[in-house]
Amino acid sequence: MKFKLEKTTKTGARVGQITTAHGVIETPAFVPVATQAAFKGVPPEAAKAAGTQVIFANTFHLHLSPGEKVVKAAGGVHKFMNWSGPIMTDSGGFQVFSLGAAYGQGVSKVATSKPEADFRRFTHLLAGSDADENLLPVSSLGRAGDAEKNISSPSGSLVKIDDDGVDFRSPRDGSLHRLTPESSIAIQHDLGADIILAFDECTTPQAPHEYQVEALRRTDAWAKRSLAEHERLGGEQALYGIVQGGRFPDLRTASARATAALNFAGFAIGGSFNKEDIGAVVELVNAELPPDRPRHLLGIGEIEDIFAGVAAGVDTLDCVTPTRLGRHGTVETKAGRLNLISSKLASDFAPIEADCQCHTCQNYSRAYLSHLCRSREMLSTTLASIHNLHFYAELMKGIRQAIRDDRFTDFQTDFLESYL
RNA sequence: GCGUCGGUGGCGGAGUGGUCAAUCGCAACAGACUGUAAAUCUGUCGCCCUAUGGGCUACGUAGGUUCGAAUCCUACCCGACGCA
Repeated sequence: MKFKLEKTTKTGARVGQITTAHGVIETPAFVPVATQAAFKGVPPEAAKAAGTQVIFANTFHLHLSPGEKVVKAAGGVHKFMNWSGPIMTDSGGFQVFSLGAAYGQGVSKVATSKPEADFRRFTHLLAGSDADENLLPVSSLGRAGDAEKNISSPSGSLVKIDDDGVDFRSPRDGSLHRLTPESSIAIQHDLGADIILAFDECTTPQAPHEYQVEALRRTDAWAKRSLAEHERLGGEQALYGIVQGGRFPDLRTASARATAALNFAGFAIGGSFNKEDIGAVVELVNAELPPDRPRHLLGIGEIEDIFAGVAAGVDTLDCVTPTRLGRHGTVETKAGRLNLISSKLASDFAPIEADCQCHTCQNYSRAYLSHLCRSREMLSTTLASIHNLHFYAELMKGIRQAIRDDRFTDFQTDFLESYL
């Protein structure tokens, strides 16, 4: 992997190119998520036609099914899923949060209001807490929203963290699995993505300072072990280190410095944020990271947050938003989100956006899409997601051009004024 | 014509004397969704109000029994089925 930084604006936004064995990524780039080597509801060819440059798959999920050996035998994740462009894989670290966060009663990764520190909910995550009884059978799992169920559970966690790694229960069948920095890297080598991530611990927005310190100590140790295993295995893949630190500026800076000191090909910024200060946190972190290596912002993808990240010097961002929103009946437009399910659109025969060049807008009306959503036709998922993927790709294209033209801030202001 | 069963909120369909403005599902409406346990989840869903409470109108229609009825009785209207 090579990174060419073409330009950095005075305020910090950057434009450039990441060159991988599977093609060039024009940055800033949005990276749609295809967790199980599949966009939910969208063929890879359609995602590509919608302007997607690079995609994001998940180690934990592919390890569980079909298993990295199958993917390797298929010729790697690119061939397996028929995506010839660049691919990133997550390390599985996020599952520490997202599965463990069953206790979190639907807590979002991005806190939009001041979270009540309810540390009791996740004290069982601490190393040294009781072993197996912390891992519930899958039958007792709650979903985000099943708050009562989770609260009434003895512990409510699907994960157990210790200094060596993490025990998970598979959400598929309840079986027990373990990931360590070494196994995560080994799996990612078998999967064969162009850019892979160090194994980290992603904490929740509620995690207090003292717990973040503990988690950072592990993430730092795991970063070194991930790097060592990656170097031992060799190959062309690029390994990114991950900066954590939650919502605490001092810890963000400390994590950024510690990670920057290691020989990573690039960096990813993860963990939980307060929505209002995503930009500030990223700026703080990027001030510590070497400018000649790419920076990825993990899991951030609402429009205004993308702007905040890019403004603060991020080169790539991944998020499930375009596909999840599309799947749930919401499409992005320059005038804000549009809920397709509304029967108000029943006789609206215009496309989602008149000037949109995406496959959906070129061929289908709001009325038809609304009908598909209300009829729960699978096609609604596909068509809405395609539009959203295209919307994101176009947004990033506009951002890149604006940076080149020295009008990024104006572009951001104008875009958000119309969108929000 | 006789008989049987049945008529409940936009629809389907519970409930068969009080805790019923009425379970539940669908539809409708609103909201959520940020390294995907998510083709998902949450809320509202008779009308009105000085609204974690109060009032009004409601279970085919009209009467009746009862302290009290969607629930029991009578008549009528309508529907399905059976027998003629």
